[in-house]
Amino acid sequence: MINITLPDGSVREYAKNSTAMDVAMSISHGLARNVISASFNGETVETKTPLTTDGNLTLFTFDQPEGKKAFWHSSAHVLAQAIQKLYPGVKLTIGPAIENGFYYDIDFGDHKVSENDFPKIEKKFIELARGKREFSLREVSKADALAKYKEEENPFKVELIENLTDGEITFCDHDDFTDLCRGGHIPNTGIIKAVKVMSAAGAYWRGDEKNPQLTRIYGISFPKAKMLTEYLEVLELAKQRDHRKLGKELELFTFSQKVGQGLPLWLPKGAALRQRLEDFLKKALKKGGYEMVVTPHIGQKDLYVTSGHYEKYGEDSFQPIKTPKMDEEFLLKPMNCPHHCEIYNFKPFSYKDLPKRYAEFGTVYRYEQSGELHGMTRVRSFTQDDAHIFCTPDQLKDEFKATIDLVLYVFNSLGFDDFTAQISLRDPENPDKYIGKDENWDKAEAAIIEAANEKGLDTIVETGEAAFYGPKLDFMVKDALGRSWQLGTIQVDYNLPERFDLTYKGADNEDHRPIMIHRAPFGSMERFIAVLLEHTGGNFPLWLMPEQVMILPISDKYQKYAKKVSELLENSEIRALIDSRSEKTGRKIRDAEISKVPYMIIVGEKEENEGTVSVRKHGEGDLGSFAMNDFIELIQKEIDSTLVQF
RNA sequence: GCCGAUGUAGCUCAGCUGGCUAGAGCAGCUGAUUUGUAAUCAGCAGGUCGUGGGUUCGAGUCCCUCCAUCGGCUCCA
Repeated sequence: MINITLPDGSVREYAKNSTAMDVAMSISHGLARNVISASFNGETVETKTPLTTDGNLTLFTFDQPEGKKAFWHSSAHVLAQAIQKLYPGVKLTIGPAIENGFYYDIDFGDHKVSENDFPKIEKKFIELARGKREFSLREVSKADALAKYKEEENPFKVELIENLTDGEITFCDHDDFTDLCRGGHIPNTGIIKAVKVMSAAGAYWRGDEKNPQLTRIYGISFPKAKMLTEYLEVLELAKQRDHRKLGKELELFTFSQKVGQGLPLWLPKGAALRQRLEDFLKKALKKGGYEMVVTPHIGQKDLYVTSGHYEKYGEDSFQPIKTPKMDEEFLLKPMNCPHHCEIYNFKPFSYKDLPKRYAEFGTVYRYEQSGELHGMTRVRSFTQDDAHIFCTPDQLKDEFKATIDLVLYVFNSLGFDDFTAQISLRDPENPDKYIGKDENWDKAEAAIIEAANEKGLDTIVETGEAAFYGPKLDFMVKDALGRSWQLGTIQVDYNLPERFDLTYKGADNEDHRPIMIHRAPFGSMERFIAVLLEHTGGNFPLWLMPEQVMILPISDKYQKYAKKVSELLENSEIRALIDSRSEKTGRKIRDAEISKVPYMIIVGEKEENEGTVSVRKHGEGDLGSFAMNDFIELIQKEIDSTLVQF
């Protein structure tokens, strides 16, 4: 007999070689019907893997991430089987579960896969799933595994197997299909009731663009057809929050083919909104001891040779600007740090002067690959809310922690509570991607990890995501479709101070090297506003809204009163417009609702006589009649409650 | 940059397998209407169908080039 401990702490006794499914069955039939995956002592097991020792067992249904993973991973097997039947001779590579569904990377040979193939694949998939075939894992020797795929002339699987250890290789069989696989499947294919092939895209073998390009088929599947319908509806709804759509509708920004791709044009309302965000941050910067600086949009090529940026990115940047003077070259600035280093170099500092905190809303230009451009989240010209802090080693930790506070303040103020703090470290496998001494990197990485821990930040660590001059603490936020974007970033840099020969005089009267912190709480104005748009669906906090109040006179007779109301609001710095069209009130309300104006004020005979306003809130409806002062107070209270002081 | 898709009026879209002067709704303009909590009515105007080539008696429709956009890959100082 073995003792199985369940997540609630209860211990039950089972016969040796009982399975997770047996355990589920003993608890309830309902559970047994829904269990699709399990983990035993922290390891993923199949529901029919015999358990031979005491241990902790957790059962998963589709409602849990682990269950979904098994479900989608298993679906990838069926997808591959379907594709292999429809397109004989294709070469399979890998097919993992992802956050929403799964994909399979396949070499289709000469066949070009397009959307036209999807219905056929889905039909075959469902037909195969209905066979209710069991998934079963079996161990194979490395020699046998290699033999199978050599016979199939599949170099990809051969490469995968060659990197595996003999004795640890398993195949998964279901129906007539076999695939190299580590395990973690649902009991049988019949559980998969609905599937949708979402898209096909090129993907490089092993993620390296030097390798052949495969076709990646993305799919998603569910245990109930209704769940698929609901998922697709949610996707449709998410598209309504797309910042590119909202940016156009709310007249915030646009692009022009004539100006050039990836070069955003801020429209008046967008520019004003952006200005408000800048002012908001400037207040916090002032309190945080920052000083604003201004630097040019170009710099001599040599500036970037010094910083190391030219060597790293020169080839892939906007190319140098020539002047009438031969051999004189300028670059559009791709970042502000070198300029700020030279500002630091303006005069000698002592340790008593530090830290120096130079801030600038600096517009930079980066030649992003054309396929990379994406609305406002990835552009070729953008404005960083940049600052560089030059400090002594003693000050580093406190300065770093203060910048974390600043980023959190910005995020809290704008309602980004669902973010990931990511510590981005260098990739030990590729040391030539980075500049600077190992000891400096070690110090910088340790400083970030320590500061993040002391701040109690819940972090994830990503190796290989560091900047070439230093490690980063990045604040990642997801867009409407779940894609992750880096907004805030804080970086520790020992390298640029060295390259620019920055010094300060210590108490010992010797020259010392300051440490530099690069930081941007928004990241860039463009990306921040884009992600904020997707989060709020265009219903920004009241203080940010382009128009806060729309005044709707019932008829022309009340234009004068509307004007008076508008002036009163203006005196209290509330942004209001009058809809003076000769339209019915219902129409004006409809248009104001569509343009997302937070408050509507309706004025007619009653209001004029009483000196009041009738207030309607966007998305909520009629709030009733207000005295003017009470309405102004209502607005101001709402603004104060969302604009926390730093 | 790579793979796939898309590109018709300011916006959202229709235009079947190539066949008269390319359609609709919204927005715009003009006029009427003076209106009480999500669309008042009528009229008018608006497009070298992304660009440049080609096939054809004939191209929005078929083919090629380029440009841009979308979904991915790669990249992201």
